[in-house]
Amino acid sequence: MGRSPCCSKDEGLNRGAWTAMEDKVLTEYIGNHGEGKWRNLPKRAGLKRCGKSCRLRWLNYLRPDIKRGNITRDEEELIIRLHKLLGNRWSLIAGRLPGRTDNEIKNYWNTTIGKRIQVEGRSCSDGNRRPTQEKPKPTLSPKPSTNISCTKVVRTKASRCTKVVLPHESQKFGYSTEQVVNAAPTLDQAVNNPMVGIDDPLLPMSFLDDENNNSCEFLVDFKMDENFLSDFLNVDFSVLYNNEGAGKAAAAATTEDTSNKLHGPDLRSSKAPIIESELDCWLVDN
DNA sequence: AATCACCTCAACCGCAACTCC
DNA sequence: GGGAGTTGCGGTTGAGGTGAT
Repeated sequence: MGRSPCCSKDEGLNRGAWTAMEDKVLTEYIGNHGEGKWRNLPKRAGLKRCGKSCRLRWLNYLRPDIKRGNITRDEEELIIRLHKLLGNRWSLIAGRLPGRTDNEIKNYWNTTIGKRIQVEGRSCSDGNRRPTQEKPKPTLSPKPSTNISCTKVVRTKASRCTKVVLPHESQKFGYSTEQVVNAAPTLDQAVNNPMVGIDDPLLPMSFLDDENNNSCEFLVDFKMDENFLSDFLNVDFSVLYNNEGAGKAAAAATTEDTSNKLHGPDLRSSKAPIIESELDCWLVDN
């Protein structure tokens, strides 16, 4: 079993940094023939590289729509938001940042944001201790209100509703799975009307986030499309990852404030919204 | 000026997902 | 349906750059 490696190491292939000539050859070849067929591309283009290497070079460096220069503050904020939502799904994150590559974002995260999180995490856990000294990056400005380290990730591989888990409460009330499923609002409803289901004993949108045990026992796999992601990204997540913030948000939220999508009326209660949950434990990864 | 330590980021590697037959 | 081949993704590495001493 097992397939042959993409490119064996003993074929006299070039490795390491690309030369300007190689870049030119690759760019011209793709210009004439288009992307794809990476495995055969090096032979056809006359490059002593493996297909993988060509693909990577093209995608991360040679592509004409690559955006050069520092990550802007806006981009950084978007990265942080998306990372909260998606975790280390760099390609998905990159997909929301035109001109940026997954590799670039991953590097940026690992070298810049990740470190800052570590520093902030340390300073959070030990309030009196000063964070270790770190050279601030010019383009960066930490947002102290955002607790980046508390990542709750939604796995977007779930593309359709495939699985429902009954909350214990529903079972206690004697509801069947079918009843709960039928009572559950669509995600669209959830996004546009946080009040849906709030007063229903079935608690279809109540992802129980018990302060003590973090239980979230109801779950629906859902479609994560562009519209949903857009809505998601317009939400200020910081309050959802910060109990204090959540409390304040809850206090501020009124029933008529439906414009605050997903900010339920009481984020600390058992009626926490969909995203404040450990969805990833449940979403089917198939 | 020389050396060291640290940082950045392009490139590599291994694996999983996907596609084709 | 299953196996083989291909593509894409995420983690890791290391060369080169830069600042500190």
